[in-house]
Parts: sequence; structure tokens; C-alpha cells
Amino acid sequence: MKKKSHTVTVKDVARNAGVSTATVSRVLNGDPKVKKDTADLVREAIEELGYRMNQVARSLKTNETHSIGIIAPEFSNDFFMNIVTGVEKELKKHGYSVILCSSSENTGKEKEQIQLLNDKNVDGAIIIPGSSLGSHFSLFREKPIVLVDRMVDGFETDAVLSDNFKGTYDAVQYSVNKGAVRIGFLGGNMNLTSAKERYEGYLTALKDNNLSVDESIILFGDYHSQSGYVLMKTLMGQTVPPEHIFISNYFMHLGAARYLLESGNDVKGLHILSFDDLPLAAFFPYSSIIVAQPMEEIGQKAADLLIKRIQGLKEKPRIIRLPTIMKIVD
Amino acid sequence: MKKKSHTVTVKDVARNAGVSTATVSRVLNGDPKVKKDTADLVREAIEELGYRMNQVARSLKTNETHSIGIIAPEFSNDFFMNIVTGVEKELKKHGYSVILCSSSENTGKEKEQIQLLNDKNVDGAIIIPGSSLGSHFSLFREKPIVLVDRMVDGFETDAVLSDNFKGTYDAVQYSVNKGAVRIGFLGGNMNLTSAKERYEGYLTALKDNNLSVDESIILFGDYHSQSGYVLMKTLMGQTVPPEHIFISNYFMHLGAARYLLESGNDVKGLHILSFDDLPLAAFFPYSSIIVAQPMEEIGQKAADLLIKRIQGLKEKPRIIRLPTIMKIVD
DNA sequence: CTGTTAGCGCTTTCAC
DNA sequence: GTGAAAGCGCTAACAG
Repeated sequence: MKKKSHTVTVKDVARNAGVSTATVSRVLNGDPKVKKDTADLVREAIEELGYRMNQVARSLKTNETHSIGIIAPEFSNDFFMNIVTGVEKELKKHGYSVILCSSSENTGKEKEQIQLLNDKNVDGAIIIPGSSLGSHFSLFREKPIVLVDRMVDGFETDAVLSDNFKGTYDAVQYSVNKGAVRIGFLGGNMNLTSAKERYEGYLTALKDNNLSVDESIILFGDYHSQSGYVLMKTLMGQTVPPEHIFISNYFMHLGAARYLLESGNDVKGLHILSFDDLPLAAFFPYSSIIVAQPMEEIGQKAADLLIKRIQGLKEKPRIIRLPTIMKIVD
Repeated sequence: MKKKSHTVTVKDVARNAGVSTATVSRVLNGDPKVKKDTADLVREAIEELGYRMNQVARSLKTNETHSIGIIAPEFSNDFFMNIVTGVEKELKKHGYSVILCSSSENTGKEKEQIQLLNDKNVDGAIIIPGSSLGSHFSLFREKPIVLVDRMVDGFETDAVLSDNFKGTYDAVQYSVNKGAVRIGFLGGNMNLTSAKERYEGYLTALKDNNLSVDESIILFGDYHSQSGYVLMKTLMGQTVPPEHIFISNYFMHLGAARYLLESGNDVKGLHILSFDDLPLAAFFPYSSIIVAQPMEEIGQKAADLLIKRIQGLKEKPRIIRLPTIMKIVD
């Protein structure tokens, strides 16, 4: 057990100011009932002694830590980290800090991290689910959770998401308006709500334009780079590959682009429609239609909602959908 | 003040097991003096009641929170986040968790975050400094700090860094061996130790090969994309631009590449030497020599050292230099 | 308006 | 080996 060299406590402040610890505590917590003169006395003493409140002791009493947990599948992922940036900015405004946990897209790890957050007594959690499973989230006891980017089965709670359906629909519609009639689709894991919604946006857009659904150019994988590579290879190996291809996320796009470059295929005439804004799009020798997600805003909104819940907002779970932004890169 | 629905405490466990709270505490902390039978009794009770220790209460007593702070200039930066990934992995092994703080490369914000970490009573901190200033780090009271990626003026402590000098030197040497005699240099802010060390590696390599230092092709900016763009533009605007160019980091490379593509300059004959491994290198139509930093390992080593300090390692500050990895991308 | 007092849940001497 | 009791630094009835 480590000793603190010599910590100034409420007691010291109280003695120095000639008041009781209760009064000091009141001043610290902005209780308006304290007489102005007394409060000033206390503040002087605080100043003079360089007092800083021990948050741990406070937490023990109040059962509030003013910290929230955030669980993400991984950190070296621009998409997730832009969200975390938004979360942190918003939380700091309200005096909350962030405990960062990685789940490796793995339910077991997710469960562990939730236990850890329980033990740390965080006031709430923001989770980017690693899979579609969510029943283990109920281990998080009596504190609010806001889901981000994806929803899950088996656990109903607040969620902040992009409008995946409309983002995809609009991109496809844009291409159709430009003359596209045959649009390939590289999809993510259909267990993820976001992947499913994007697929539905694609299908509906085709349908609304009376375009046929050609299953030979609809391929499913997962959101990883390798998957994009393989699916693009498969697609381009067909007798007549499509000239328009929707790719469901950033990493798949990256992998797909890598294949295209390696293969030496002629890509000048290609039109890639893709979710997620990536700094690379400008470097690809084909035109892209990018469906950008407002990542920081997603994080910010999630944090905002979480704080409202922490402050006691009682209401049925809210699903917030944020509009995507379409960007044309020629 | 929120009420806990009904928390199981040591007291409950003690009663259930028919022992004192002291004994429960001993079992919890693995005290070998407890008789095996007693310990089993306690463990049964813990199991039966689903007891989980209140870490906050424990922290109040022990003055250890088992959490450490990590301050990084920003999160949406692959380089920093790969480091954080390494940190988190290592810390979790030892039961520590991570409080994430952003400094926006701003000393004032850095100071605030340090105060916050003080208040949260973290056991230590890992900092990626936003600038070369470090005297404000002394606000962090009596707890260890490990610096990462850069060192600072005015504060001496442990640091884990890449071998910037040797990484640069070797890349330049490699190019010279391949026949380069005129190598341009796009440098970062010379206030940052890493930028300075890379510059020195470049100079020394030239010198050791009896190559002249041509100041007209040595340009300085900062580590940002925009800077890379501008410097590359300036460089390529010269009557005889160099065919070999060293770029000091990831983001500058990105900006420089953007300029090269936009300008329509012929880049086939260009050789870019660049710090940091970026997934984009493969997409550029010129050959690259990449000096990759072992980012996760940097984080892991930093965490490891921090834990040793927390556990009481007394010794003069250690500077750990990790070797870089050279990658040729044709 | 302010002080007294009793804990929050845990660890840790000090006895036995 | 184990228990009794004090107390980490703070807050919140309850009195006055």
C-alpha cells in the first residue's frame, strides 16, 4: 500500500477555513444554501492549500465515477477511432472521462470487458458491437448502454447509427441516373445490421428502378480487407463483370482496390460505389461514389444520449439514424 | 446519489462463510496465511453470493486504481492508435485499464488532461507528447510517466522510441547503394526529437558516402498532410527536382502523393523514401522504401516499463530505442 | 445556514 | 490463523 506524501483533505480545508467538513463539501458541490462569506472563506482555504478533491473517495460515497467505458472491436481502425474522437469530445465537455476497451470482435472478450467496466463502476458504456450477439450486454448492471454503428439481437437499448439503407439507396439511384443498369454488390456479413441494411438499400433501389437482381454479381463476405480482395477477384473473373460495383465498407474497398491494381485489369471504365470515406479514394484510377458516414457526429450523439440516460432520462430505447453524405470522386 | 439495488459486500460474504471481514479480505488478496479450509469456505460464499469486489472502495484504501492514463494528440491517427493497441494489450494482461485522453497537440490541453488523470488517481501515464515542451508533465504527482515516440525538453523520464536515426540512415544508404546521388529531404518540425533525429540520419548518411548536402532540396514543414503537399510542390517546381526524396512521416507522404497525382507530373522514375508504413504505398505509381516503425511493440514496451515503475522499479530514466523495419515497395 | 455524525466497502495493524 | 476495530476522504441525513 502506497502512502501519499501528504494529501490535503476536506478536513484540512475545514480547519483552515474555520468551518466544518460538511460546509466544505457543500461549497465543493455548489450548494447555494452556503452563505457567500463562508463560501469565500472556504475557497480561499482551498486555494491556499492547493486542495484537490479525491474523486475516489467521492465515488465511494456517491456511487458515481464520472467515467464511462467504451468498447470497440479494435483501435487501429479509422472508422471506430473517429467515433471515439466524437465521444471523447462530448464527454469531456460534461466532465466525464473514457475507459477504452478492445473486444477483438469477440463475444467472450466483450463479456470480459463488460465485467471489467462493472468492476470499475463506470456510469455507462458506449459499445461498438463486435457481432450481432448482444444478450451478454445485460451483464452490465443497471447502467445505461448506447450502441453505436450496429444493433444487436437479444438486447434492446439506445443506438446511434448511420442511415445505411438510404445511403446505399441514394448511391445506387445516382448511378442509375447516370446510366448504370448492372450494378454488382460486395456485401458484408448479413448478421450485422449495417450490412443487412445496406443490402436492402441496394435491392430496393434496383427494384424501384425496375432493374433485375442478378445474383451472380452479388457476393457476400465480411467487412475485412481480405474479403474485399477475394470477392473482387471472383467478380472480375466472370465472363462479363459489371462496370458498376457497390462495396459495403472501407476495408473491403481497400482490399478490392488492391486486387484491381495487382491484377492489372483495366479499371478506367469502372465505377465503384462504396460506403465510408477513405483518404485513398483520390488515388484510385477509377471514379468513386462515396457514402460517407458522419463518424464524429455519431460518437458525439451517442455520448450525448448516454449522458442524458445517466442523468435519469427514462424513456423507451431511442434509435438515432444519422444521414450519410454522398461524395463523388472522379 | 444513486442507490445500488443490493450490492454484496465483504460483510455479506463474511457472514455467509462464518468468518470475519478481515479473513475475506485476506482470501481476496491471496494471503497465504489463511488456512486452506477457511479459504475454501470463503470462496464458496463468494461464489454463492456472486460477490464482486468494489474496486473503488479498494482504491480508497490502497491508493491504487489499477488504471493508467494515456494522452495522445489525437485518436484518428493510425500511428498513435497502433501504439495504443499495444499499450492496451499489455496492460490488460496485468489487470490495468486505460483512460484515454486527447491533447490536440496543445500544451494547455495536455496540462488539463494531466490534472484530470491526477484527479482520477491513475497509477501512471503514457504520453505521446504533442510538442517538445514537457515541463508541465511535472504536474503529474509522484506517479511514473513513460513517453512514447518523442522526448521533450524540461522533463526527464522513461521513453520508448523508434531508432529514427538508424532507420533513416539505412534507407538513405540503401538508395545510395542503388545508385542515388541526389536525395531530397522533406522534414518535420525540428522541435520534435523524432524529426531532428531523422534529419540527422539523413545528413550523416550523405556525409558517410561523401555526397554533398544540397540545401535547395532540403525543405522543412511539419508532420501534417498539407505540409507534405506544399513541400512536394515546392520541390517539384525546381529546375531539376531530385529523383529520390525522403519524406519524414506518414501524413507528409500522403500529402506529397496527393500533390504528385494532382499535378500530373511523371512519377514513374521517382523513388520515395518514407518513414511509416502506410497501406497506401502499394497504390502509388512509384517505388517506395518504407521505414516502418514497430508501433504495437512500442506501445507494448512502454506499458511494460510503466508497470515496472509502478511496481517500484527505481533506476535512472531509461530510453528504449526499437529498430525500424525497411520495406521495399515496387 | 452550518455542524455533528454515521457510514460508503475495503484493508490492515494489533491482539489473541 | 483469525478477529476486532480503526479509518482511507468524502457526502448526506438530521439537528439545531
